[in-house]
Amino acid sequence: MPFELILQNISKHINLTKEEQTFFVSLLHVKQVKRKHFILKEGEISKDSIFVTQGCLRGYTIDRDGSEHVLSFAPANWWIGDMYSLFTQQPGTMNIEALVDTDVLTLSRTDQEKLYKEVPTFERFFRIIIEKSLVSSQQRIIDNFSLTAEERYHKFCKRYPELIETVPQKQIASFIGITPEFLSKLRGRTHSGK
Amino acid sequence: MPFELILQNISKHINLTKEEQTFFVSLLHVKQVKRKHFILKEGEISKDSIFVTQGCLRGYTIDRDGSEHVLSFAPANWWIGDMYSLFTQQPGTMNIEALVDTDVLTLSRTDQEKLYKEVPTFERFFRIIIEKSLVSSQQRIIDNFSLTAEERYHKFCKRYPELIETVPQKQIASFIGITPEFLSKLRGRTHSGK
DNA sequence: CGTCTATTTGAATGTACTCAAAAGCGGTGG
DNA sequence: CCACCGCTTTTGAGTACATTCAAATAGACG
Repeated sequence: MPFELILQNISKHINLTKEEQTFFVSLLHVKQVKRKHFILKEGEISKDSIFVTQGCLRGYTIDRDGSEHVLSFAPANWWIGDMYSLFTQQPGTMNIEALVDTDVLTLSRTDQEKLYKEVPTFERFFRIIIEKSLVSSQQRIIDNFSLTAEERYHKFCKRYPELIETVPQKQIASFIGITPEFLSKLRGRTHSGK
Repeated sequence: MPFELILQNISKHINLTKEEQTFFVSLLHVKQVKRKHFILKEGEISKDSIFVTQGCLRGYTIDRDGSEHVLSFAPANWWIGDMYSLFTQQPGTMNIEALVDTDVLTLSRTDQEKLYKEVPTFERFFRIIIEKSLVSSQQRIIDNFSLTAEERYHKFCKRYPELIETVPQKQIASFIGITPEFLSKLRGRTHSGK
């Protein structure tokens, strides 16, 4: 079942009856995204909340100099989306791209509204998901202010060990807010002692 | 009426009947916080969501070097809280202090849960509030990566003009992630041309 | 197997920090 | 109401962390 993972993800926070589960699942769409293909590009209006069942996505923006800044990675069992665009229904700035061949479930904004009406407890579920997202987003701001590049890298390694294998160094550098060259130098230093 | 502002704040996102309004208001507590006094200190477990009706609060954390990092300002008509502690009911890292004599309304976690049960549409309200918070938090991460200190300062001035008068420069520096000395130098440069 | 992209390495540079000291400002008490 | 004290802001010199640019090497995908 491709829906086992997402139902499990949800059941951590709210309880659903069989009927509610069925209804929810009926709103989902299965999609496959090939490596290096995009599920959302900047300038588009985001229509879907995205849940990854297999593989890994990255969400990033491009600044005026053309540099990419990774806002989030989404391995299996994670949600991802352009919150701004999804919420305002204005063109967004996020690009969401597959790092490897990836399977996702999508829930359209309109279906999500339907879901809120039919099963109000989903309002709670997404509130909780977003609360967690906000907490880690705020922690990231604090970390960027108070930790050195090296410390941020170590923290990243500890927190997302599964990503170290999958994600190119370049993108980890971008996520923690440094250049790939500098990350390479950091690693050179640290690993020599090990 | 001290509750006019908060009801107006809420009515931007959800519609309440008179009865629901009355019930909601009955859960609120009025508090006054004198300048330089704290409404929350690090290590405490946060019990309340806080809404500012008058004055201004700042939320900040202290890192291992003893430096303060301002996570948010809350002028009138804003919500503030230690999201992590409020959500997990673990001791938090945030300090919330009044920059000037400030009036707030507090809503305890347990009353908030009550509210969700009695008036489920509040689940929606707080979801929306938190969504917006998340969007601006993510934008701040991107800005810290892609803008120079000077650009961040100008953006701050544009976005929060009302705070420029109230908030000491030192704290604005902290909010945008630079030292007060450096902000002073920036201002020296820019203003000379004006 | 070849090409394209990611990573490594090095030298020069820059943005922002640290430390120190002086000047300005505001609140509090006499 | 003024004077003083403490905190904020300014200014300067020296420093550091991280960047930029360039080139060489390694690695991965088609």
